[in-house]
Amino acid sequence: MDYTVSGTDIILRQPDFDLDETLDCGQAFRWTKTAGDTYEGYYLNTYLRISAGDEPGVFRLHDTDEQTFLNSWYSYLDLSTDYGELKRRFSEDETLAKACAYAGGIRILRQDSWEALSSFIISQNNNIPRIKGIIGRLTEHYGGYPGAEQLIPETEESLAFLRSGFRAKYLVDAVAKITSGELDLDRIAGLPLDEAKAALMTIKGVGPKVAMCALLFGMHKTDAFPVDVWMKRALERWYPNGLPECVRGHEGTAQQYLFHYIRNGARAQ
DNA sequence: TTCCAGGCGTATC
DNA sequence: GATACGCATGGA
Repeated sequence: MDYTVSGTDIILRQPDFDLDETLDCGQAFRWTKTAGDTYEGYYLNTYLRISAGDEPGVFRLHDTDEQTFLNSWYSYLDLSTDYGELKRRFSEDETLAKACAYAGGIRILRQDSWEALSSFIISQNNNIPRIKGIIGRLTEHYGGYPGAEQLIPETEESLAFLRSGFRAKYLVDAVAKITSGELDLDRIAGLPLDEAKAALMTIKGVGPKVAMCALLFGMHKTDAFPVDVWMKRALERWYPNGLPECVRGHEGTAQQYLFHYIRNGARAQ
């Protein structure tokens, strides 16, 4: 990875990165494809327009500056992690080798913990376009992604404008537990995986899968392994006896390659 | 019309 | 602990 400043843009060179595979793969819900090679979205409430450059592995971050890049996007895009090395390790496994080859530009975004937790509460028993719709109505209503504190006045009834169905009461419970201090996401981020998962699961509507997504995408616990309907299929098909040794410590990262592969790439044999 | 979606709470055994 | 079922909403 390296970067250069070009006027009001940052030019990023990162071969293990693809905009579609990272920004539109079901881990974050606030990125919009605004042109064939361009996405617009946010980390917290910092806006970015990013496009793929003329040559592979080169990207342009528009209208930003070096400080914002180093303070926000370097971390958000997980640029300190060597995905080439991870893919080499994963590729000891035959299926993961195919998954990494199929979508080698996947990265695990380092999202805000509250945004990830609340987004994945909304995600349950739901589909990605509708999840984006609900989160779009939430951010439009609040003029940005609302923190838990901002949501204190909301009730299940007042959140009806989201059209999030039975999930509204789960959001209300998450807001209550976090803003009361009963749960502290920064503290949870420092706990061992099992304890962190158990703490999150005290929230109504947070089960094993939502907890793991919050830990993986919102607290960058790369050993968190969310199992949804797609991963159930992947495990039954490829790993009936468990995950291979080569993913240890990075189960969540491997999960993202497998998730994308079984949803989009792997054809039934 | 019916089925399904990055699941979970509840009841029941 | 496992299994069955309902759940809001909307796209396919």
